Amino acid sequence: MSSAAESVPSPVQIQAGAPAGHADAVDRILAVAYELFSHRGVRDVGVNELIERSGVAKATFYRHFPSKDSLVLAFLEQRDRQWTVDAIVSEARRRGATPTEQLLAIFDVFGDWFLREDFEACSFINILLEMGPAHPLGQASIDYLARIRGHVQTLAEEAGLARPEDFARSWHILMKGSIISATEGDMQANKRAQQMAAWLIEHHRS
Amino acid sequence: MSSAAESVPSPVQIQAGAPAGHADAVDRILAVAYELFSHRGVRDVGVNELIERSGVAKATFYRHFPSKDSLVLAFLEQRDRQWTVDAIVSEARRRGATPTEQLLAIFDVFGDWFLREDFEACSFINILLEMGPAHPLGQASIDYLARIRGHVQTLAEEAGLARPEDFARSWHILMKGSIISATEGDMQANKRAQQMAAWLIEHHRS
DNA sequence: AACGAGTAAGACCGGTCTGTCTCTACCTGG
DNA sequence: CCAGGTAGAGACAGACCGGTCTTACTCGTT
Repeated sequence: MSSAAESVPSPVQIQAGAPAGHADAVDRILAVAYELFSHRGVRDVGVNELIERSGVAKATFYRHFPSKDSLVLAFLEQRDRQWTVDAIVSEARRRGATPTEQLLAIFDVFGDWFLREDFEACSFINILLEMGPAHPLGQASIDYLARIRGHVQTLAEEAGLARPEDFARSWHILMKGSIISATEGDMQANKRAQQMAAWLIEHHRS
Repeated sequence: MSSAAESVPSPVQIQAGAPAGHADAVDRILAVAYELFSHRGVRDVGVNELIERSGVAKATFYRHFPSKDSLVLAFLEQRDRQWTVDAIVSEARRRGATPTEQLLAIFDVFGDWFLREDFEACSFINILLEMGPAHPLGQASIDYLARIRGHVQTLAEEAGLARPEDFARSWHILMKGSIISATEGDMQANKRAQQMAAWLIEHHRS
């Protein structure tokens, strides 16, 4: 999955090597893709809409991305950076003083997230269920979900909890379940999950 | 949602009123739809494939179902009957002696389900995420998910647990989260959820 | 025997999908 | 000044989508 993402030039490389005349086409495509894919899903957004909204020629699009799927891979990588890392993990770390508090703060961040009017569930789960676990994009989503679990496991290790991998897998069940419940309209789903998460922490002490 | 399902004649009505010469077209369509929709999702299966696989003329299809979406609604109703009620709830009730045991047995049934090679997650969740909560099919999925929660709530009441609706909502988070984890490949997801479910029961006693 | 309801088969319609290709304009480095 | 790479605009291909409609056939009923 990371190999496929490597075939897409990063924005930094583009900005360094491209002529400075006008804004980079790749950056505009990625920005529009992030906006549309994260809010409406991958299957609902076609290439024609992407190129129209980003003011890019179709040939330009396909020069930088050999297929729509490769753009989706780039989007998933961007989503991991901007959403998983910056919006969730970093924010939770900022809100909590201790690793245990930081873990529980994840569900406080979820609470704010659930209340957003443009809340649209987790792109990794969406794409995994939409494409299936056998599809390359489903596999990539599984990889990025594993990265989320890795962040939880790290926090569990910092908190000195027992069996941090098992802990992270159980914790992740609560995260994903609460996201689905929020999609159904339960705005207290984060609180319910947080309560069960506290019990989980309790049972992983010592 | 149920009003739309009512526009679809039930198999019983068809078998009673149709000529006895050949198998009913509606039944064949519904059987094929159940097979394809539950395994590959709604968007991935077109009307042409449905009519080809069920040996039905296109006009016949559209005489019985005014649109593809109405067939999906009929599929969701069938899924609630065959999967939610017959495969999960009834089986869990059969496996447990007390309401508490029956609740926990849900995750044993999930364990067997996760191991099936044609395991394909929960159609209600899939369609909800695929179409979004605003789409009629997403709304119908939300309704059927609420029915699942209702079964859990009934069991909680039979077990004499406190605040059965809150209990059912938390329990449902565990169910849905474990399904997503199983889709990712974690075959122990049911056991992890069952452990947390036991703690949830403990905290709802008294 | 004639009729009408239901059926299979499939052509057809307008639209959308991903992806390829052409054409022209621009900007830059040599 | 000019060649080459990049850009926008958009026609086009081939497949597929949901949905409509025509045609021919097979029934049970009258």
